[in-house]
Amino acid sequence: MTGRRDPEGRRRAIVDAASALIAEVGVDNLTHRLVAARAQVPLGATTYYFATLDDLSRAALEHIAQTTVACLRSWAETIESSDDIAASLAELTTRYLADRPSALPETELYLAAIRRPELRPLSRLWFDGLVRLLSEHASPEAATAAAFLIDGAIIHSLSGDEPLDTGGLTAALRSLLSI
Amino acid sequence: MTGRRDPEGRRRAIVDAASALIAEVGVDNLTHRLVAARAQVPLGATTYYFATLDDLSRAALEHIAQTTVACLRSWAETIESSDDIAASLAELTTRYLADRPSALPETELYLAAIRRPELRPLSRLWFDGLVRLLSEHASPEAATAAAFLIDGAIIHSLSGDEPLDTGGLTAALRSLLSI
Amino acid sequence: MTGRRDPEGRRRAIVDAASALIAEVGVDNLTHRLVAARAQVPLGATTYYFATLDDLSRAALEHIAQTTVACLRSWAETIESSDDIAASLAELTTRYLADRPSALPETELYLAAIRRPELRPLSRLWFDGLVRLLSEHASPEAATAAAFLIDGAIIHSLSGDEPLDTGGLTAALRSLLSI
Amino acid sequence: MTGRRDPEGRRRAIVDAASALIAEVGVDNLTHRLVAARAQVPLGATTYYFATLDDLSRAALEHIAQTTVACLRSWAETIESSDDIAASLAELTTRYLADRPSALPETELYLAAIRRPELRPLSRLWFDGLVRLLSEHASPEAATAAAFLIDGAIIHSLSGDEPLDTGGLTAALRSLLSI
DNA sequence: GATGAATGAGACTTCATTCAT
DNA sequence: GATGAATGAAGTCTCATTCAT
Repeated sequence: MTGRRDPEGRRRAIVDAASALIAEVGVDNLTHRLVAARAQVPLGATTYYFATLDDLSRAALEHIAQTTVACLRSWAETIESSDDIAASLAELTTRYLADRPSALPETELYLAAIRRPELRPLSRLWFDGLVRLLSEHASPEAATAAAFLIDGAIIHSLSGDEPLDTGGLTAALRSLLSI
Repeated sequence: MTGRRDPEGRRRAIVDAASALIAEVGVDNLTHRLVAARAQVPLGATTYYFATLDDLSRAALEHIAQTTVACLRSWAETIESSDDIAASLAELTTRYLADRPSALPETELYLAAIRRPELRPLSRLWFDGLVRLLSEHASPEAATAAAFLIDGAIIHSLSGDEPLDTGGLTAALRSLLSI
Repeated sequence: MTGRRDPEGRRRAIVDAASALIAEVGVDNLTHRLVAARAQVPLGATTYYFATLDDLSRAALEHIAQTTVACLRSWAETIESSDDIAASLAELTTRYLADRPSALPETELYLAAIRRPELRPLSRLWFDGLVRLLSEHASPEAATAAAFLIDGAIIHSLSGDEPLDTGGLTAALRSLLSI
Repeated sequence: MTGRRDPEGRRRAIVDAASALIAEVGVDNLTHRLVAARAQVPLGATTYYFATLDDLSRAALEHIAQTTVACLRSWAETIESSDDIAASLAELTTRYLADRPSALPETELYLAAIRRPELRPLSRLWFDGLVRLLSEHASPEAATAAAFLIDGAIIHSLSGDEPLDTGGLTAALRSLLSI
């Protein structure tokens, strides 16, 4: 796809492919071959741009974290212009979960961080950002608790089949944020 | 020379080893070799008792789920005899997290269920049990929300370095349970 | 099937199962497990009655050879009472091929004998018997040639999809037998 | 250290080794290890060039089939310039059998085709070619019958110990070809 | 006598990584 | 700079065979 002479483009194509694959097969099942095939680059390219599979997966997880940060910015905007924060958050969470393929990578990052401490700063971007965002409208304890609640709901929804109960989530958030 | 004739014991040893390893290396990095070494049985024994690595990991995850159910029972007892449910729950959660090696497997089960739907019934045992337990002292919506909160806190605590803020958690739970 | 206390019956069940399996999977793909499952006997029984897989396959091939000899006797009767030997032979050959599962084992024996010289006496039973049978109605050379022809036709028919041309075979046999 | 950079040569070496081994141990007993050792390439090379053992054996059988076709061409030439076709054929058959290692693979192909239908087109190359060749000097029925005779003789000679009776074969072919 | 348990060898295959080109 | 070739380690699994019971 990206012609032979476009190092930056190739790098990006590889990282994109790896990110998508992490959602599909899990970070532990990523392989050079899988990435090369998905990115439509020769096998050698994956090791040329990333010395190690570990490097490659880290780059992909960084990419995922950046997406997450972008997502947070969009949440911030929505909340800023909302007069019912709890309802807005519940709605944003529900919408976030509607697109499984885009919600999964972030969860993979969480899990990867459990066993790879070097990834923690990355995995904290989402949580800390969320807490900071909420802190502008509630006490620190309330913000942290609300973030726990949202993340718990997200992970459950991903590993279960039932959709989220937006109403219930709204009520819970409203209760928490007023601590 | 021939390992003790004790099929049931061997099976159990293998499952125990696999469960512990799942916590350490993750369910996707479980290998026959790893299990055999940990359980101190010959490599062939792992495939003799479990036709497939998949079978083995499933058995280990079932074992983990059972442990979880036992844990729930103990939580139920504590709560029954408590006059401050929120504080008790926060305390139980904190204590649960104090022993990482025992807390991790359950999280692995959650994550595994995200990509292996056949594991969902197993992974729901904890969450559904927790909700049922809480439902005896709060509305269904409140119980679900509290369970989300607790699970979010657990996963965060496992993937981060900071200890849980038991006081904050207590306040949040108290707020939620009264919805 | 054969109760616990019937050694002869078990032996026979094992040999029967092995013979059938040889036709299905080939002599080189026979395994104890396959035989045990087919014969519905415990795994240990297969090694109890036959010290070695080699022994087992030999016993099965002997069984096949005996079946072959029985078949020859039936051919002899038919030919004895026939006034058109060539036509009878062609007809017998065609009928023989109609039941693939029963025709295949003999071919397996042939092939096995190519690389296991100790099986040759067994594999010759058919050919030599056929030649002897034909020798009563033709010169030795003619009998041998006719046997070659019949065997060539059989193997071809088994490895191809087309049915045998009985008329053509009759004509060829008539021509050969009159040498 | 790294084996010569000669992909085409390596591929050929692997296929050659596999073909020879098929004659020696049978197509069902072909293993990567055996091939690698014979071809003097590392084990990994066999799977690098052929994704699957099945692919490898198929390639080897194709190679064998090509050899067969080449052999047929040489037979055609000999027969073209002969004034006694039956004698020439018998002579060619006898000479063909003189070199067991070169005659065996073709027989393996026949047998393999019995249980692997996808190989039939390959296994028919010899028989159909032989029939076509003979058809130029005899009726179709005669050609087919003669091909049966020759194949029957070949297989017998390979699985037995006695040499072929060239004289008898000549007489039989002469008789058949004049149908 | 009979059998389930047990195991080590070895089969196929995947793959990260290295390197000649 | 870029890549196909190459390989050895390791993974999953099968199985003949042995043996305690």
